[in-house]
Amino acid sequence: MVARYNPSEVEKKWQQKWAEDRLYEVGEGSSRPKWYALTMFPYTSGDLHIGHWYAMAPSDVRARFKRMQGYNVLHPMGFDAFGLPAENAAISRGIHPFTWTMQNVDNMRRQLKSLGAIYDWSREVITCLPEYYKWTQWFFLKLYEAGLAYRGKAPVNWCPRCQTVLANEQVVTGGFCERCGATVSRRDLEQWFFRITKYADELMQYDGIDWSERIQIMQRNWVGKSQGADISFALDYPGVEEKELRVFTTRPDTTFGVTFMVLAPEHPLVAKLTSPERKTEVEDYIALSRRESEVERLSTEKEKDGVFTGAYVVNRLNGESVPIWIADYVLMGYGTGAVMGVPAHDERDFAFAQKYNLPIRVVIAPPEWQGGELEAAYIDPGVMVNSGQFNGLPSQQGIAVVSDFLEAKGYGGRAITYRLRDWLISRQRYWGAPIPMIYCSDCGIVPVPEEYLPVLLPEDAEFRPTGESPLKYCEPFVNTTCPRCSAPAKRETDTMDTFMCSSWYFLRYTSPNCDTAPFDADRLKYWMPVDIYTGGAEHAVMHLFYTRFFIKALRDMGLVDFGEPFARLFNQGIIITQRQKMSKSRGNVINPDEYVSELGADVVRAYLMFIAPWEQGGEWDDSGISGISRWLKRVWNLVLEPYAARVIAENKPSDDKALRDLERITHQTIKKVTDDLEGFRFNTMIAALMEFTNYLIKAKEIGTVADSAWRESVDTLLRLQAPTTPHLAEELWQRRGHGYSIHNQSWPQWDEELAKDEEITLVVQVNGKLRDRITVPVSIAETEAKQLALESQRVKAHLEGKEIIKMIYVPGRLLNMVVR
RNA sequence: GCCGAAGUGGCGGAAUGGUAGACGCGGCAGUCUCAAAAACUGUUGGAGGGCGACCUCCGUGUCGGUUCGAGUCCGACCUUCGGCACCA
Repeated sequence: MVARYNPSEVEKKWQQKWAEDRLYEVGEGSSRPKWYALTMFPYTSGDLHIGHWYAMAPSDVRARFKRMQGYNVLHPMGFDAFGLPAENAAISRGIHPFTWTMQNVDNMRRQLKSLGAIYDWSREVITCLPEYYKWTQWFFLKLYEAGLAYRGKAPVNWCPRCQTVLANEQVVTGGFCERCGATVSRRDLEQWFFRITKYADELMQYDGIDWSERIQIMQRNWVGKSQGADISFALDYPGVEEKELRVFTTRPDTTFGVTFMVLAPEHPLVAKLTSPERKTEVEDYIALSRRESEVERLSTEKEKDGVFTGAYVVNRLNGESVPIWIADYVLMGYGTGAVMGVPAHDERDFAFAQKYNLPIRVVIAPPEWQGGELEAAYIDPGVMVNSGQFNGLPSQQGIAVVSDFLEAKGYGGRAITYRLRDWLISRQRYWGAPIPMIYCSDCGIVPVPEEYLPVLLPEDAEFRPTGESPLKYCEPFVNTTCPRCSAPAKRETDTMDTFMCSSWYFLRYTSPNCDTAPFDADRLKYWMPVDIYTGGAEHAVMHLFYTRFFIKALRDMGLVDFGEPFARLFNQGIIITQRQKMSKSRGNVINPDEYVSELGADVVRAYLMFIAPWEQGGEWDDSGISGISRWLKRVWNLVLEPYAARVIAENKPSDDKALRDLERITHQTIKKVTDDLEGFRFNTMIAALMEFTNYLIKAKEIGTVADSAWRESVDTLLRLQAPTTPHLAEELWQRRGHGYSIHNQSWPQWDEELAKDEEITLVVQVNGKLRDRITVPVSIAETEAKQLALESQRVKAHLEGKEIIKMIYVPGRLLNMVVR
């Protein structure tokens, strides 16, 4: 009997040895081709849960596989360390965000080390450290210089009782402040933006990168490009400078159907146009919509309401005067913040017109239309009617014709509008990278000169229980001198959105200690772009979208020579518990630590991969984990209990046959495991390894293959298993007397000839129903196969009294007889 | 409402248009044990039939279609999950 498999002993031993030997540290001087395998770095929330492991274990397995295949693999790890929860911890527990975050980093690093991954810890990146955020700030300055960063007004969630800005997640359902319960309103604040909209079209292109269609669609929807026209309506009010009101529409063909105009409540013309007798009503409405939370206002369930301003515009196409209303279903941030109301051909306008008794004029005739009133808006194509010179034109053609007409007359013309808005990066928070800008009463906005970076976060900022941004009241931080004129000046107190930090962290991994630049250009050139990026699909738009923009901006500044950071993207599914996402607030978090100490990291790694296809994810249920544990114990015993080939008795199957079978299964397994790893099919890869193990156990019992062949197959099993269960494989490799380390071994190759089946099961069907299976040589000829099938008793029973009208023969597969 | 993905045993899941249920969990029976656990062996989709080796029928969300043959392809629908959601 061999000693029992003790995972924690084995794992501790090898993790120590690998670390001492710096086995997984990588450099750029290798003759092997490079492979950059990146996993989304975790946010420093406290501990890693099983969901993190679900993201990390399979990607480590695949990185290890690439390493054994001969690549120089960079598979780094770090921490996304700025963000609101650290600040909340500071407020609620009186612990400094830095302390809280770094404690979490220590704990999470310990957990990550217990996973046994090939992370090169010498390249660790932590975004909240000055040596990192110095360069985040530096990038901000570069974007500012390039004209891609600007200041503008944007609404924030404002709690009137706490007198502070709230993040979206601090506003609870119904629009109340999470902390004090007061109704949250919106307030405009000057904030910093990145001009991501400049890249809107390019961000919809995915040429040369391998990203799932699903993510591409999500990102394209996010950009929300729509084609249509801008139309100018004539305004003529004494004392009002503007002589036109411009709207964007995708349906210029319906312009003759305009019976009213709607402005967003925030539209700058509202105040100017509102007639004195309507003033109170209009102001009340604006106040009301300001108070409403974003969620309420944008709810499609809400009935459309609005108020008349008392003003009118003229539709230049037909000279009609139509009333101007305001309504909160019109959004200031999209198009021009004004909409032409065509109730006959737009569902929202229809509802609005019905409510306020506004005329509904049909200008696109539905099929079979007799000139009667509509029951609902008709939004499909039709023939233009009531449209002057355009009558009789099909509406789809009308879109182009009317656009051209508008253009010719100077009333507007073709236009494209995007749903995408510029990226608002200002956060009224402490725990983020300070925006390196200074406000001088004489010079205006002045960037902090590069040599003064980083703008350090003051350590002694006071965290008031109100939750107000501590930087604003930190005098030593705020008060500075103007870099240009040396007069007293004030610092920007907003910090940057953490998506800014995560937009470039993978560049830093290539040269984490570079202190003269965000990265070393040569080392960056060696590693980038990332060959495979894996992570949760929840980042489909935000992170993955921002970072693409960021890299394109760097490319245009000449800082990098590629426009896409990630050559290939693969999203794994999520692990849920109790039918819900794992989260601390729900209290359904599964910590891997107990499973690791009880069963071993190798077991947890393999189990996570085994439960479902990786891209699917699923419910965490540990009832099946014993299957993996048993498998690894079987491998342990299989490898360590000595093998002895038996002398073959006369009547036993020949030694030769057993050997060929073993060879075939071995090579088939190599092929299957390799293909599955390439295709991220970890669950079937493990099934194949289990089948191989079970086969070897049987072969050992029978004992008819020569020692050398058996040993070779066992060694193959260990190498195939090395990425999945790195500790166990290393231990067994050593115990079999091989050199250290199995992880420096090359990946097994299969021989197509040896993997070929010699015999197959030929399926015989009658009218598509399975009637018999016959074992035949692969090379069997068609006539011979038919002969055998017709001889089968089972088949004969179903041919009784029938006439064979057709035979379908699929070599190596089946024979189907069609009878009547 | 729109976009996307998925529906297969008691459970997780497997299956280039060609043997449905690989692999594993659980169950059942057995070996070992004073006993239990662990481990190992066998068995395990449902219904019916045969003393038996076995045989027959049904079966991949529902209803149709294409095909010699459909879990897989096409159409309609139902359900679940994910994303977006008054974007003019």
